[in-house]
Amino acid sequence: MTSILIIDDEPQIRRFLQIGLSSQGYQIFESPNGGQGLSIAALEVPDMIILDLGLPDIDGQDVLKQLREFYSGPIIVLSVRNSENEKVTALDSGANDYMVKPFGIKELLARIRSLLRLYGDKQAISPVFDDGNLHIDLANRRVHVGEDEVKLSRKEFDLLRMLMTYSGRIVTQQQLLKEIWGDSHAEDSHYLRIFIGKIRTKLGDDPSNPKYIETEPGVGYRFLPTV
Amino acid sequence: MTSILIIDDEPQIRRFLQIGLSSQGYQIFESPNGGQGLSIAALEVPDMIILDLGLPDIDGQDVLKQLREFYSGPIIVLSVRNSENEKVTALDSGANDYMVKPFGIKELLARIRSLLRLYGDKQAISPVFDDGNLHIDLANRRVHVGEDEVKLSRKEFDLLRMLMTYSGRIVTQQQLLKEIWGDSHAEDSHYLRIFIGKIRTKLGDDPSNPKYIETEPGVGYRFLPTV
DNA sequence: ACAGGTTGTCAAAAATTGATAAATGCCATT
DNA sequence: AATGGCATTTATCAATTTTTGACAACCTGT
Repeated sequence: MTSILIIDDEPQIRRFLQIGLSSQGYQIFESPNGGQGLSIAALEVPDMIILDLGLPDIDGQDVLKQLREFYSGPIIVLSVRNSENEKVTALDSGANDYMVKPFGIKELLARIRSLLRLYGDKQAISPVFDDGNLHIDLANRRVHVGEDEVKLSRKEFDLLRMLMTYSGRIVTQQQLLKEIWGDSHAEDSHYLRIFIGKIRTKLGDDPSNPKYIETEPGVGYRFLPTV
Repeated sequence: MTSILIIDDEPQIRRFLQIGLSSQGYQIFESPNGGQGLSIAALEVPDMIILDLGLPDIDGQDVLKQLREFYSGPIIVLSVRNSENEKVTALDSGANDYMVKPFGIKELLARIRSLLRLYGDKQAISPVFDDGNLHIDLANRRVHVGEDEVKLSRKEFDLLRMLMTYSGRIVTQQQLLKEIWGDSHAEDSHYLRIFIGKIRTKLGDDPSNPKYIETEPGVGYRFLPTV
């Protein structure tokens, strides 16, 4: 889920943004001042920050500069002042957009989408597993063993992906079955054995001495993280 | 040198921008209308485009959409109308910023710097594919195999373009169908096979041993980047 | 050692998906 | 109204995947 941090001292603005943004499915963090905002940004690493320049504790432009020392995501700056100098300073300090209050929520949402789109494919680093032998690229649906590409069918790949995303942890048979075959097949653990078997064969894995997929009898399976 | 294309019908605005921007060392291209603007964008591939929505020949929003079919750099939209709907439409059609006239040159320069910084090294994905045999020019809708021009129909070309813009990554059947045939045909994967087939024939590609378009069974298709 | 349950493997049947050809219908241009 | 190009529909065959069923191996507690 995409998360957005709002740093603004006015409770009514925070509330306005909270409602407008969370209704679009964004997860919201809030801070009424600069200090707390900086620590939330550092701790939670939101996907985007909306920063009001008029803050009670630290000057907004300073907050912006400090954010940019460690935060590389998009930042939208809000201000009541329609001052060209302030805009220039903010944009040159690393803000990606500057909006003058009051503004319409639709415009804000459109600018958020625009920035997320831009940053989105920039961080197109897809989750990849690689231990020197096995290479799995989840986003591109590619699996290699050594130099050779391994072709996995849709269900095989879905299964492997689910195990990989819970890497190191057990995924129960029911979870796997419900996710991949649907609720109606939640009991058909037979399917699992067959498909896990196919994947193991293709990856060159041995159930009794597993390198990648370990059976947890009576419970489920676990993808072993690289040691 | 960084180049910027200005598409605006008002001579005084063009002059205002010409002076303000070239004084900062940008190289300026100008067009007083949409049609010429599109061809300059295709020919010169500027580092940024500034587009006025009120154009005499083509509707500005249409120019924007057509630009986005082949141009991936930053686009700033100008308008005399401070309409929220227009802003939302423009931003969702791929504009990176929207400024209401009149505006200050300093603010514009700051926004230009901000966008160029953001796009930075990400330099526009080349709108041309060429591997020595196949040559695809997205901007001019031209495809050549060897010396011969290959004529693709509208849907064929749209399909190829979409695969090319996600080059190397998989594009799902649903994505392709929704984008090209519309939401109502999101299930008709049948269409896809036929059109992919046509394209493959025209490009001289073989599905079982693909040079250009690879099938990912059950999922979608992938345009193979030049190795 | 044995029963009962679970797990892994194999192979064939059934279902889905993909590629391609050909017929039909639509629409803009002339 | 005729034409030609394109999109859509229909049909068919091939390939792959998924499901099904049968069976051996294994663990666990008695």
